[in-house]
Amino acid sequence: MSENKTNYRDTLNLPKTTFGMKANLTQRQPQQIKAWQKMDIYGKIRDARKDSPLYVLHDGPPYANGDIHMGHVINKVLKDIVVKYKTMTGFYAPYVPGWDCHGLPIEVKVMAEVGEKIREMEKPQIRQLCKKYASKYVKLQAKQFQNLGIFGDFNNPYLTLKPQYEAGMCEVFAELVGKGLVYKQLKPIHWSIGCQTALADAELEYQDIDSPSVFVNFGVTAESAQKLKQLGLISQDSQAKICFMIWTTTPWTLAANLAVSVNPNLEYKVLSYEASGQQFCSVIASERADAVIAAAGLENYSLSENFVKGSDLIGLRYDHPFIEKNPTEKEAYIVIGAKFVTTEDGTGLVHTAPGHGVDDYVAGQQHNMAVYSPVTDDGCYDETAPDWLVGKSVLKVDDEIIENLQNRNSLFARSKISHSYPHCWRSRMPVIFRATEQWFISVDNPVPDGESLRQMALDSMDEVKWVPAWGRKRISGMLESRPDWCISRQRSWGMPIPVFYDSEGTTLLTKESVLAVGEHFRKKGSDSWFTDSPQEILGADFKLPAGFRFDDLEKEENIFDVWFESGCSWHSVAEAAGWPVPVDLYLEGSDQHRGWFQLSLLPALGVIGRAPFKTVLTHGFTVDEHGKKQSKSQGNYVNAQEEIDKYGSDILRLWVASVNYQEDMRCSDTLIGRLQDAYRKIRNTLRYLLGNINDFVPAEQKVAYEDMLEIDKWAMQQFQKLAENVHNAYENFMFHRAYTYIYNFCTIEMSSVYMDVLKDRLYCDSRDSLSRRSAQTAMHRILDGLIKMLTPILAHTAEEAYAAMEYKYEDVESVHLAEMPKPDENIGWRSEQARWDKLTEIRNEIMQKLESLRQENKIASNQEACVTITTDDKQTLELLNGFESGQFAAFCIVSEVEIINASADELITVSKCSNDKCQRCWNYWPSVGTDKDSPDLCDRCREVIADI
RNA sequence: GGGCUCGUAGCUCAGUUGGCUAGAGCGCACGCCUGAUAAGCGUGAGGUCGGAAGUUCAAGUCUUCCCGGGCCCA
Repeated sequence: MSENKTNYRDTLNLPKTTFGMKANLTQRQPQQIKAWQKMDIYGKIRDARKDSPLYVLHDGPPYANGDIHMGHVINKVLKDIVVKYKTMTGFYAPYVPGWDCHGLPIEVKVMAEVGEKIREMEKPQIRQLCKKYASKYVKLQAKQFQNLGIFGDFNNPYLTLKPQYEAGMCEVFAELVGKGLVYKQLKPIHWSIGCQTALADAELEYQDIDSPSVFVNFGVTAESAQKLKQLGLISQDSQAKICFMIWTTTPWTLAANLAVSVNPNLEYKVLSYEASGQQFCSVIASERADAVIAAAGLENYSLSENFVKGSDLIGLRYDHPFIEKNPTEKEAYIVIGAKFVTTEDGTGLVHTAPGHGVDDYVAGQQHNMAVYSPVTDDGCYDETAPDWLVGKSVLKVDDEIIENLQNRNSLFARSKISHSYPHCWRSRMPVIFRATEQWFISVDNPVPDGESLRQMALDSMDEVKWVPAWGRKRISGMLESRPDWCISRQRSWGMPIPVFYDSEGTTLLTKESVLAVGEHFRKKGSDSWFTDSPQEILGADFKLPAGFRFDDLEKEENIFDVWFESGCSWHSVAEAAGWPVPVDLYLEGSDQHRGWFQLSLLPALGVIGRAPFKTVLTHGFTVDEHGKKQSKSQGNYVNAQEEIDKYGSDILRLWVASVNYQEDMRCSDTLIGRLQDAYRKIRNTLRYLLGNINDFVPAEQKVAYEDMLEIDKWAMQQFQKLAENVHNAYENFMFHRAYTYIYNFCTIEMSSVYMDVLKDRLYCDSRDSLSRRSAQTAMHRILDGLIKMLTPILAHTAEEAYAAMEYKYEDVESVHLAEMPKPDENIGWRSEQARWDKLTEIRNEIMQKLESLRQENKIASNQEACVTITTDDKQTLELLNGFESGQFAAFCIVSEVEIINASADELITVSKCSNDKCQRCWNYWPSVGTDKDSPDLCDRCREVIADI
């Protein structure tokens, strides 16, 4: 034959679109973002939804420091998906991003940059530098977040350093003061020597270190020794040195020892042995005897048969191993009873230093002992310590103390122990427990006419929806055991605690005084604390309580824990914006059960008596491809900025949406890169749909559902099913299910079935035929829906595709202003599902048989094949005959399907068609060759060409 | 050491109150198409459901223990 194939090619309706196959995300997205900024997309959305019901996702403030990392990407993209989805379902969903601007990490960085000069600088100067530093990173991160396609009020974010924010904090604090929840006390807290400040729990990092493990003999006083003899533990004529043996891993705290704690219910015995030529009788818990003996490798020893209860030991006295005189004005060097003493380790007698441990502190308080802590801010012993220790750093003195004990023959045994120990998150130095005067918020004092914060918090758990549900258990456990909140820090960069003292040291702290300070801060910012006088700060009209004078007031030097600052955002941001609190959603990493969730909950309960959130959603953390923690030093760290630059943010967004964020998320360059395949499939699906509706004007040409071809109805039904599934997934924050549904729909229903099946009809039928318009109607509907379902996830690509769609259902400037498709009740897919399942089964069987024909080189493409289905099954016949003429063959993409009503062993047979091939549509139809004028065409194609 | 949590094919996910030979998509292998073309289609191979015991007629699903992760804490 001499036909030129391209002649016929030109007669086909081939797809055509401006939507490119290649995404070029890294080039296209910056332009898209610019366009959004130019049109003020966030403002447009806000205006469009002004009168809609409110849905508030309140942003937890990231710390204004450094580039964004994968944790930010996950958190911000998840938030953005929620906001974009809620917007598209008809809510006014504002998103005001915030930053945590105060605090130690910034101050430490600034100090490092400034160097030694910092010593000569005044606080306002240092604070100025810190502010500059924070502002720099707010700007940087804001840009990086927007590069992810995130919409929000980035021109007016909330910053914890803004005067309005600070004033809001004062309002919260004032209320807590008014309710009697704030107090100051000398208490042991975590103290960072490197940063010279108290640290909150959330500011600690645990690392494994080696510590000395020492067993020390405390010599019993003569009088108490006599009592031990009377108790029958030691023979009356014993000449041995009688001791209480304790165990510790912090020898430096021995200098602050004031007591030995025993458990009143435990049994204690006496271990007799010889060391350095001296006889010893050491009291230890019976259960610990084996371990103690092993610790020193004792061979010659004896353990008393008799025992006493711990309660028998209470009140006995001992001499401190290296301190002659009790440095406190209260009771010391005495055995006390304490329930916390266990037999898990040590000797069953616990060295107790009330100034250096929480348990110790509590025990000391119960026995009216001093809170003795002979350590200064820089971690060195003060004047009250023994001469040979004064001025020495407690972190370096363990060996010297051990040596001293050794020389006095008080050391029973020593070794090393490896354990995890808290470290300062900034200076990386081990933290010490040290008693200092600190401000606290009580979690156990009841508020007037109410319960304690702890009780209120536990009661509030049921009022909140936790996603996933176990979040409730997690935070409840933490609330049950948490101590009072230490809110003071001894640093410069933060919000001053608004307290005054007179020269007698009397504290001025009332609800009114705090509110007055707040009003001053609202006007002049908290920097004014360091420059203005108490009278200026409190205001000329402020009525001082009796006994105070303005000219006799000093300002508190401590600042707030930054967690208190961010913990006030529900008031400083949400209430200030007029949003009802509780807001709809808090969404953060699961570490925030201890952090922001809890530390927002407590102040809110204190002030408004309820939780600040209705729903709390948490996500997990990224781990490497083997499920291990990611760290820069391990080399398994994923640099978020590099990934964005390499793949484009829609790929990152797709990655976030594709994984189950409730668990650990495996993350690596390879894993993210793999999402490109999925992206391409989705993109090509959109492209194919776009290309095939380019000549379709829905207003004029759309076909009613009832009039559609069966296969198009199937597509419409499958789309309804998808819309329902995706709707449910989004509503339940199960984005990875939404992704899977959409992706599988693109892959299976669209690409491998529908779009393949449709080619003949779309390309070869006449342009304006019902069959073609029917397909286009379905495709247009599906395309519109797919784009919108994808919009919260593929924010850029969806916009691009929507722009490429010439005729739209609504007149909006951006797909982000459009509405999510609602499931159409008229298209019932459920009742049709079984029927199509059966048909798909038959289709699959045909595909398998065709594959064997292909293996035998009998056919190449499916269009070369004819199928015969022989059956006398009524139901099957009905199914197969339910199609329009030739449409079941089209469904299988073969040229002919013959249905024979007869019983047969083999239902389906396939063979190469004996008909000739139509050179236009490539089908092997009987009509090919029947017309003399165009022998190379089938009837359909001949008619179509005739009309062109 | 404690609290919470996770462990189903190479990857990402499904597996209703325990009930048919454990599913999907991707990836991979092989093949086809060349009128979605740096695309598209088909077929196929991949899992002792982290391991072990137990309850049960029946366990990926329930219980206990163990192993290995993660977050938070001591």
